[in-house]
Order: sequence, then structure tokens, then C-alpha cells
Amino acid sequence: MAEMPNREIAAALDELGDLYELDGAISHRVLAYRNGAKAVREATQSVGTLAREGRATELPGIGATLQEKIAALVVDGEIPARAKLKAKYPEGLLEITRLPGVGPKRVRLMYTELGIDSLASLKEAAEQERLRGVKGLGPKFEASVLASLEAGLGEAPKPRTLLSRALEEGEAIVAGLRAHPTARRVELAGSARRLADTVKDLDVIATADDPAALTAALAALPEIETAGTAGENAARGVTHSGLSIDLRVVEPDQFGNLLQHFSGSARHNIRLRENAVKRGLHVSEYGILDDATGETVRCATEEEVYATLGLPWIPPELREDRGELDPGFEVPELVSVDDLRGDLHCHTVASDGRNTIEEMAAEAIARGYEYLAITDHSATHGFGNHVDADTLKRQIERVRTVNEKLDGIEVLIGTETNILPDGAPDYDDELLAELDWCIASIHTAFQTPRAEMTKRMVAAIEHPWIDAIGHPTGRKLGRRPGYDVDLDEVIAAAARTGTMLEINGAPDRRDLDDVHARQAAQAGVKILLDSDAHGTDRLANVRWAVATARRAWLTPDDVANTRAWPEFAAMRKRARTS
DNA sequence: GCCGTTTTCGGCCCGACTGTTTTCAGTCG
Repeated sequence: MAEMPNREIAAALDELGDLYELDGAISHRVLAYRNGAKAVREATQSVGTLAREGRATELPGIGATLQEKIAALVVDGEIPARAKLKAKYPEGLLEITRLPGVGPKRVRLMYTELGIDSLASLKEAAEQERLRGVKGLGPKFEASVLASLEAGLGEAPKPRTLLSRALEEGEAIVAGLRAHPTARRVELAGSARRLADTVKDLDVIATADDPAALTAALAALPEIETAGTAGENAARGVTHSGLSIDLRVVEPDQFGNLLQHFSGSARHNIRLRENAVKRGLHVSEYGILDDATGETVRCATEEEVYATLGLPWIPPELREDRGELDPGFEVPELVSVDDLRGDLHCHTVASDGRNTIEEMAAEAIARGYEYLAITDHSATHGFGNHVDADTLKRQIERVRTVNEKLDGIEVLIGTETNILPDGAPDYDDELLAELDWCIASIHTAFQTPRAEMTKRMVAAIEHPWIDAIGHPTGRKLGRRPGYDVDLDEVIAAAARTGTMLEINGAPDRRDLDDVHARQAAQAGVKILLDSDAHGTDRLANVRWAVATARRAWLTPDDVANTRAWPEFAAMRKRARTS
């Protein structure tokens, strides 16, 4: 029987934390649930299985109580405390906390005092000026609630922006500010700097000879729709696409402190500060207070911040409290775009691409690649524009011809075959054996139940002519989660068979994600970084696969396509099959 | 609720802002 997925267990712990918060629990207890949820979400093994064995406490942040609650969840299907609290507090209370300035304390207060249990009943009470009758709430609170409701806040969480979009805008804004005569240093901070999948807003930290002039300059940038200054040395704006941006201009001798603080993540900073306190150091965005001397050390660079704490400079992509602050941490040599020597997943006009084999190959040469696999779709991928067996046979000849004409690059004939519901590829073995490369992906029957889906994936992984699995979970950021599959089994099967797993560079995929790519690499699976380009201008999308790889702590050695062609060729499963 | 070079209890990162307050709680990042 397939165990409950970690993400479901994590969601239950998060919800329990929310409920305890509503119930008035002390913040540290609530935080313990959220930390527990994070540990479960990022665990590299089945937490349900661990909990059944009484071993969930091996995870950092899971103690006896959470072990017991997780075990109850996976064995009985429910946590008694969660059932009890859900009965106590109506579901509508949580959505009220989405309103700015309205947190769990005030929601609970309004519920117990006025019976407010939904956005609708809150609106009615505010309009009737009943909120101000509650001790601790006043007319200004009432007005702010009405304004928020009017603006539609609370209806849905604000959508997050894909990193590709956020960086396009953020890098243009940073360039624009750097070009201003008064600017000295200008850096993007926040989750965009950490190359997270998505970002909520942009943070920019700067120094300038004339701070007021630089904050005023934000509004004049072409990317900005509206902006205004916020205090002496700050500005806040919104881009034309609706992305919020905060600019802070700081003293040069504190630039490192501010950049470190606003780069986050929150959990990284909390852990950093907790560790520092044990050494008698107190870290804030303004400096590092040393208990021993009473002096606050200001740092012009981030390197100084980390050095003052006895740490190496930690690349922003690693700042997620995933072990980078553990004793003995050494900065891994992270893979970069320049390390890549080939791309093993792209499309041409033979399926749904926009360019020819020749055009794609020319662009690959321009990027300095030594190899490029042409991997058009197979017949059952479900969107038309596919390559049937006979067409593929002709395509083999066409690619071979192009390859012979070109020097300095191996153009490989490959396929991105759909994985059929039984795990088989779309072409027969004889045809697959004629190819140089085969990547297999799921494009159909997404709703297959977990156990069957896992069996389907493992069958594909065990197929002798399938060299790699493309976008292994099928997720689309902001649109849909991945299909339900046991990635532990997928990774184990890939490791056992020498099948590569892809990090797909489509900016809304980045699939595998950072956590599972790291797990796979640790299990000995070789990772592919691919663009999945459907046009010459999209080969550069491999940048987003690299971003995820760096967040997964991957080194050039972990990534298969950092290797020269002869070495890569020998690593293909088919090189050992034939 | 977790956790231990202040170990089984008593702590738990740091600061800004807002609004309702006579000194602070709640919210946010």
C-alpha cells in the first residue's frame, strides 16, 4: 500500500498550527508545528512510514508529540486535535486572516465577541460600525477592514510571480537604478536573489551619494507603473505587471547587513540568529551586537557578515535552512550555466517546436554546446503535432544528415516519448534502439492513482532503451501540483537502473524540484539539466533548470550533461544495454 | 512543541509599524 505523501502530512501540520494559533497557543508552539511541517515537506523519505515505525523524531523539529500526531494521521486518517479544533472554529476564520492587519488574535476576538465567522459577516459588522465596540478595536481598524474588503483582499491569496518574470523585471530595474549617477551599489535581494520558484515581491538594496535622488528615481523607470517614496531612504512601487517592489537606500557601512537580512529566507535568518545568540552575538539588519564588547559591528559586505559569525559566505540559493548552517558545512561547488556541454531535450517543427533541426543546432553551437538531442513528441502525447514511427524513421536520416554537415557538435536523434498508462514507451524497441537518446515523460492520464502511477513510472525507468525521465512530476507552477507518484520509489528505481532524471528548464516547470533533485543526487542518480526548448530562443531556458539545481546543492559532477560528449555518451543507459 | 558547550526546564531572532493606548499588543517581514 502506498503511504500518505509527505506533502499531505505537512499540510495537516500546517493546518493544525493555524488552528492552534486561532486557539491562542503561544507563538513558539505554533512555530513548532510550522517547523515540523517544513521538515516533513522536505524530508527525503516517507514520513508516514517513519511515523509508523516510531522514527519520525529522527527529523529535525519533530518530537514525541508530532511523531504521535503524524502516526495518528497515517494510521487512523485523522489527528484528534485537528478534528476537535476544526469543530470549534468555522472554516471561514482562516480566510479572514488574509486581510492585512488582521491576524489570528483579532479574528478570534471578533468571533468570540461578535460571532464573525466569514468575510461576509465581517463586512456587515464593519458597515454597521460594530467592530469599534470591541475592546482593542477602533474606528481606524474598522475603516482599514472595509478598505481591504473593498479591494477584494481576502478573496484569494495574492498570486506569486514566476522567477523568470520576476527576474526579467527585477534585473531591468536594478540596471536602471545602477545607471543613475548617484547610485553606488544596487543589488536585488529577497527570494528572487535566492532563485526561488516564485516570488511575492521584489526587494532592492542600494547605496547612493544622494539617497533621496535614488529613491525618487525609481518612479521614473520604464518598468514602473506607480511608485512613491516611503520615508527618508526608501521607495515602494508596482511594475506594469503588478509586481510590488521595495527599494531601500542604506549607509555603505551597513550594506552587507541589509543585503543579508533582506535576502532571507526568514528561516535561514532565524537559524542564523539563534546560532549567533549562542556565541553572544545578536544579528539584525543594522549590524551585529557583540555581548562581550557591547559594540555593534557594521558590515559593508555580506562576506563580512558571515565571517563575523564564523561562517563562510553562503550562496543565496542555499539559504533555506536546509543544512547550510549546520556545524561542519562546506560550501559546495555549485553547477552553473557555463558548466553545461549539451542539451538533451528540445523540439522542432517535426512536433510542436517553431524551428528546424538546423536552426536548433546552430543555436546550440552558438551557446558553445558539444551535443544537442532532438527530442520531438511521440504519437500519444495528446496535442497533435507528433512524430509517428514512420516519420521518426525519416527524422533519423534527416538528423544524421545535419549532423554530418556540422563540425563541433553532435546532433543526436532522440525522442521525448510519452509514457503509456502501462509504463511502455510509444515506439517499439527496435526503433528506440536505432536512436541516440530517449527521454520519456508522462503527458496523459494524470489522474492515475498513486500506486498505479508509481508502477507506471518504475516500469518506464526499467525499460532498457529509456535513458532519462523528463519533467518527472508534471507540475506546473501556479497551475497544478504534480501527479500523485511515490518519488522515493522513482528515485530508487532510477538509481538502480542508471536512468537519469531531468530538471526541466521551462520556467513554470522546474521539475524535479530542488528538494527531490537533491534527494535523487544523494541517491546516486545523475541529473540532467534541459531546456525543453520549443524554439531557438528557448534554449536559454536551461537557466531555470540550473537555478533549481543550485538550490538542490548540485555540483557539476552531479549533473550528467556537464560532461564532454564521449563521457556522456558512455553514461547513457543504452550504452550499457547494447 | 522542541531542545540541550546555560541538557529534562526555561528558554525560544529582531525590529518596524499601526492603532489603541497611558505603556503596549498585534501584525508583518
